[in-house]
Amino acid sequence: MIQETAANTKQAGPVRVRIAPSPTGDPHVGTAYIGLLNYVFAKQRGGRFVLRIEDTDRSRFVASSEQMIFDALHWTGLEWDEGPDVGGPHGPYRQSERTEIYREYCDKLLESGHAYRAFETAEELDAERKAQMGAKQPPKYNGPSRRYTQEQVDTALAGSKPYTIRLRVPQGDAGVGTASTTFRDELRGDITFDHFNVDDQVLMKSDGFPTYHLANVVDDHLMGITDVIRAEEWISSTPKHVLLYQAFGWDLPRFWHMPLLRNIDKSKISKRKNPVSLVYYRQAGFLPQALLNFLGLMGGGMAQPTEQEIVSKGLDTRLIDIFSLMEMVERFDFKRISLGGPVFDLVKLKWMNSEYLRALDAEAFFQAMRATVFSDAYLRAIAPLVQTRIETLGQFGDLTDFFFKDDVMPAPELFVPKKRTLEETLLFATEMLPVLEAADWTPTSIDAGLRELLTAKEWSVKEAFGLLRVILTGKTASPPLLESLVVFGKARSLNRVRRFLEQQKRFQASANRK
RNA sequence: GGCGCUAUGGUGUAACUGGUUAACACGUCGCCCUCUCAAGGCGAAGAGUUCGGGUUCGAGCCCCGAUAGCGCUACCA
Repeated sequence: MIQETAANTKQAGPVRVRIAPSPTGDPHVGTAYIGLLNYVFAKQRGGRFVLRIEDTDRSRFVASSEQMIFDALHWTGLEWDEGPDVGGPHGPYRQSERTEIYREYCDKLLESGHAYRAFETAEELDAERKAQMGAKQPPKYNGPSRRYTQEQVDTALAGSKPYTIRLRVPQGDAGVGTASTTFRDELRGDITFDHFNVDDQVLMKSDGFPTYHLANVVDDHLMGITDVIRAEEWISSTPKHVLLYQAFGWDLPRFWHMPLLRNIDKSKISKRKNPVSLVYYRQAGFLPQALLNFLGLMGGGMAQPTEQEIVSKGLDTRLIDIFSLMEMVERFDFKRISLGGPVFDLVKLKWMNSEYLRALDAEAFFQAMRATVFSDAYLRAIAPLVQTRIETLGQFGDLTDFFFKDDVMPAPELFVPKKRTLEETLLFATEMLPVLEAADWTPTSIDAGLRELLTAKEWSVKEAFGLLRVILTGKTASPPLLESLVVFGKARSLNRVRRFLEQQKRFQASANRK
């Protein structure tokens, strides 16, 4: 029986931890959550906190995303010691700049037989996967390439067939249950996966870029990461990572898998059901300290004072949940983290933010407003939209109120076009959402997407733009819609549309009940 | 479907190595304060700890088994 145990990790020197966001869109609140935990972990132990950009997926790459991640993370106050923008001794910290390194390590795996070239096409793999699922088998790679002789490989190579490189997961000779990998999760204890359920993961894609699994293991090792603190969704792929460490003959880091932030319905937090963009929280006027404080509450970790302490020290129970980043570094206990997925409760976050807002002195509060809702940049962007539309400066607010509101709640008589029903209109609004999501948030891009949709659905330009105008502004007349959307920001605009849809769904539900 | 993880009021968490009527915060409701609304003060409702067995004088904490939720199941991360 091949029992791959992964219990011994050699640890010397200060801890090193990292977060590794992907530049595939807006910076995510989950990144801030995991970032916070990593930061606190490092600070508690006098270690280093590293930021690494995992931009190995060319198809999902969004050019503007990386800078947004830097900005948003800097905004939170979670400063990193090493990263693409601040440098460090283990760079480069951008995976797209490390492709030769992965190539080199991948070759080693090829030589040692821990990996092999796979020449199957995406279509072939797809067909096989479907067949396996139909037969109620775990979908796994099982192509002929795994058993190719050197000769066959050479022939395929000579024919310059595109290929991927896959991890050769050792299968026990005696079948199911005879090969497995066990690793230790610091919060859960040992977790075992039978190799029957571990796929021959693609390590190197046919475009020459590594997958997360390879890049992450190679980088974590090369960057001296001692503790991998990441989200729970990675547990299932950890055996592959362990197998890689072992194939390279490297010591394992410790693994700490954190519970996943959840929507109200307990599913993994997602933009469809919750604002998840850090840009949104910033623009909507949440204070970073409040956000971090709230995130620090998720999953426990902060020891609550006992009843006796409350009484003896005369603590105000109302302030029990309020603590600073520094206090977290002092008191946060990773072993206390509770493993049930915490619901990201916007209501409590707002309460907490209000506590922080009230605690500001008058000047600081004023400055906070200036920095967000009334920043020069924001006003400067809005000004040209209204200059030709007002007679006195005093009318500014009449035209631009929606730029400064958290929510607008238009009535159906405003947003339903004359020749459409409420149902049709809501359906169209629903279909607008993915179109807006896909836009790169310039007037041209939004315009193109919208026009494509309205043409397909046989809506007039007037109807479609009118609808979106009312959803965004709450009014039938407004400054130019596309420019307004751009100025208001993608995160907030999308949130407004989503909230509109939710509101209407609720109205309909309650109307149906009557 | 398979594998894995998880399980305390609506939500986030407490409950020391098993020991009283399961605590705190958010939210909800009521009252007070008040020109309004917040804030603040006071109070209330809301869980018998997913369910079923077992061990024990005693189980939210230990054991077994179910169930449910979630995650993964990509040439995404």
